[in-house]
This record gives sequence, C-alpha cells and structure tokens, in this order.
Amino acid sequence: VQPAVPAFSSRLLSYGHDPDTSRRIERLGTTRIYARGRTLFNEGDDAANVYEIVRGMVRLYRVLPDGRRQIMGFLSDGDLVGVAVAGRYVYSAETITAVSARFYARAKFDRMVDEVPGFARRLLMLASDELRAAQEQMLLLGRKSASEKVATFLLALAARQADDRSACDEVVLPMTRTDIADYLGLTIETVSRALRRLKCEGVIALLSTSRVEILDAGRLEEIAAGEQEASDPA
Amino acid sequence: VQPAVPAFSSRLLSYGHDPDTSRRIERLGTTRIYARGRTLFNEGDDAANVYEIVRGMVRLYRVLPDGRRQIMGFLSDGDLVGVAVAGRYVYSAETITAVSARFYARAKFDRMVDEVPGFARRLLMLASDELRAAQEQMLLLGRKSASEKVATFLLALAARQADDRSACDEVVLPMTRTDIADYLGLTIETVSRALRRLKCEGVIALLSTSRVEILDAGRLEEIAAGEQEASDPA
DNA sequence: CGCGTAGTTGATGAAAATCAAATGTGGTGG
DNA sequence: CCACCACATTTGATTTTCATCAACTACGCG
Repeated sequence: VQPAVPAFSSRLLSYGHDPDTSRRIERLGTTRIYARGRTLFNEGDDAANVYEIVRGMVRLYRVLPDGRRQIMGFLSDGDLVGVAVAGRYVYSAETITAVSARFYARAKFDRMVDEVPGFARRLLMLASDELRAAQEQMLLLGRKSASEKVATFLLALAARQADDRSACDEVVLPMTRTDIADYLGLTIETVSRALRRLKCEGVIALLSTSRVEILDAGRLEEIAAGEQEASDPA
Repeated sequence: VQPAVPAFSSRLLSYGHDPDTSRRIERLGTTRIYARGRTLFNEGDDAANVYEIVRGMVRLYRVLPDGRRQIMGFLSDGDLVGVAVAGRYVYSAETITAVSARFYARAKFDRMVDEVPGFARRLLMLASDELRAAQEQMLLLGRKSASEKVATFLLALAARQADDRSACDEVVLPMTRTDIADYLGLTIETVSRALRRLKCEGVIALLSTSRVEILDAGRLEEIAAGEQEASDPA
C-alpha cells in the first residue's frame, strides 16, 4: 500500500505489447546524458519535448517570486516528464544526479498518441497513477506533521528502491536535505530534527548522510499513516 | 492565468465532435439527484462508477486515522470523478449542495475508452489539467502562508464562477469554513482571520458568510502569487 | 590538507493551532 | 410571524509546532 513518489511513473516507452511498436517508439527518441545539476527545462519554456528518464534522478519544482520552492516530485528510471503538458511547461526540471534521458519531439509524440492503438489509454493510466500520488502528497502537505512527512517520504523511497535492489531495508537518499525539505514543505533544519527523532525512537538508523536503515518498518508505517505519532506512554 | 480548483474539470461527456457519439455516450449514463451531505462513494469502495456532476458541488477528500481531513478538490458542473481510478476509490466523495449527477458503469465506460476514437486522448487531456491543478495545490499547501492560501482560493473560485455569471466580482462560497480549511490545510479559525485581514486591507468585502466581493483584484492576485504579502509601508 | 558546501544542533521567534467564549444565522415549530 | 435551537462563524487568549537565526561539525574534493 505504498504510494509512489509523485511523478509520471512508468516504464512506458520501452514497454510494448508488440515488438514492432516498441521498436517504432524507440526509434523516435534521442538519448542524451546530463551532468548533475543541469536543467532539462524551465517553467514557462515552450513544452517542446517529452522526456523519459533512463537512469538517474530529476526534480520537478515551482518557485514563488520570493524564492520559496516546492518540489512536485522526483523522477527516476523509467519515469516520463512532460506528457501532460501542452503549450508551456508548468514547472522546471533539473537533474540531481548524472542522468541519462531520452527525449521525444512533442509533435512526433502526439502523433503516436493518435496512431498507436492503446497508447493514449496507457498514458491515461500513467496519468491516473500520477494523480493518485499527487493526492497522496496533498494529504501529506496539508495535514501531516513533520515527523509523519519524513516517515512517509522514507517509506516511499524504500518502496521504490525495493523494485531494483534486494529487499534490504537500507534506503538511499540521492537528494540533498534542501530538496527533501522543499518536497515535504519543511525547512532543512526540521527535516534533520525529524530524522533525529526517528533515530532516537529506534525506528531508523542513520548510516551516513545519504543512507538510512529502517529498523522498525511497522512503526515507521504507523507514524507515516498518522496513527498516533508521539511515543511517550510513560 | 487562473488555476482551476483541482478536480476532473471537464465538459467531456456532453461534448462531442460528432453528435452520434455524444448521443451514444449520453445513453450509457443514468442521472440521479442527491440531497446535500450525501456520500457518492467512500475511500476504499469498489470503483464501480464514473460520475459526472451535472449541477451542484461535491467534495473529494481523504482522512487520516485520527480524523484529520484533506479535501483534494471541489467538483461542480461538468466535472468528472472516478475516471482515473481502477480498482478502488482512493478518496471519498460527498455532496455539499443538492447535486444532480450522471453515473456510468465502469465496464461500459472503459469499453468506450477503447472504442470511441479520441476518447482516451480527451480523457488524457482532462487528466493533464487535473494534474496541473494538483501541482498548483501542492505549491499552495507546501509553501504559501494562510493569507496567500485564502487569496488563491478566492481567485480560483472567482475564475470558475466567471464562466457562468457575468464577470461581476462577487464570489459565492458554497462550502463551509471547515471545508475551506480542510482544502487549504488550515483550521477554520485561521481561514476566518485571513479573510478578516484581507477585508481590513481593503482587498475584499464580506457581503455575508458565504459571499465575498473582490474589491482589488490586482492586489489579491499579488497576494495569491506570494509577491510580498504584508502591507505595512509605514 | 584545508576549504567549501551540506548537515546538525541549539536558541529564539513567529505563524498557525488549540482552547474557549461570544456572536450570527438559518431553519423549525409554535 | 416570531422565538428558539442547533450549528456555523468570529473573536480572543494561549500553546505548539515549525521557521529563523546562529554556531558548530562533518564530509567530499581539489
């Protein structure tokens, strides 16, 4: 029952019921490597391309005039960006690790939506997942406490990483504390303190700055779900 | 540049490039009237139907175990609910006014997605709008102050109502303060105080509990966008 | 081996939540 | 039509949580 981190989560393009279509789709895209900290596009840019992240991680975000930033999601292997957007991008996208991404010219992509049977339907399913994740995130941003937010975040990351690696309970945080804070609607200090609190309660261990071990997954899930939070049954 | 209130905003079903298809779609649905305060479905229910709101307003929400509630959006005339969902509904839907709604059995609806040309594509566009609105809401929930939230909310309502009525600057709030608070991630007291602050600054007038007049739309937009907020240039 | 950036920790402050009345308001029945 | 009731809203006092400000520490890299 773990929600994905909001993003166009998918393995769409390399997926296909029939190999011909898959190959056709593949041929339409161009793969490119980006260094860490590069901009794929900015909010307001003409939405010229659809991107698929092949490897690495990307953040999507918007900023308010005075610099406050909200990260909408982190994208990683297999995720799509920009499918939804017609006209102009409504957020910016930057790499937070080295990234290999394939991109598709919008015109070609749109033609595929019309021509390839089932393609639009499949994109619709992806958008639905995305939407569900976005709503999960609204619940988090609007109603969860700092600890609950961080707990939820760790579990979501863990769930995503469980796909790849073996099901060990070590979670890697490829993004900075600033990114985490801007994703959870907190400050870096509050994120740090929430992690410490979880550590003190024995729920997690901090292996290093960017690695966390989940010691008590059940308890972490309780906290994330907002079951009771404070653990002081004195 | 006014974001819609997150919802499956659409005039989809009654819309059609060709009248035959429209009629066919129409025939598939059943219209029903709901009193105020009724439940269309609950989080976790089998997602048996797709709903189109014909008239009235509906709230979509999720609740945490201890009762904290987050409203994901308010639906009104022409909006769709449940398109995205396969399996089980991930939120609850309740009427906040008397509502006339048409509903479609999922199986039939899904068949249409496959059979009616362009239908999936059109739903995809709706989902995209929805997604954009959800991201706008994440920015609001994560990074805006109480006054900014309320200002944004009033403008979104005004924009939606501008479609129907003439472009007068009176906004009707069909939902309670509790609903507004649960939508903006605030408490009712804070919503009330934010409205008062806007009134004191001369940006709005409170005509009655449920009616607001926008006196200074430009300033309200500045506040909503987070340009500076406090107005105390001594 | 520092140097710079990222992260942690602590002290203080501010915004919003909570608690507690008081005030409106709409609807119902007398 | 009016009085009353239940409930929604406003307003005020206080508390809590998180943000801000300020060192301090750790880590990675040239």
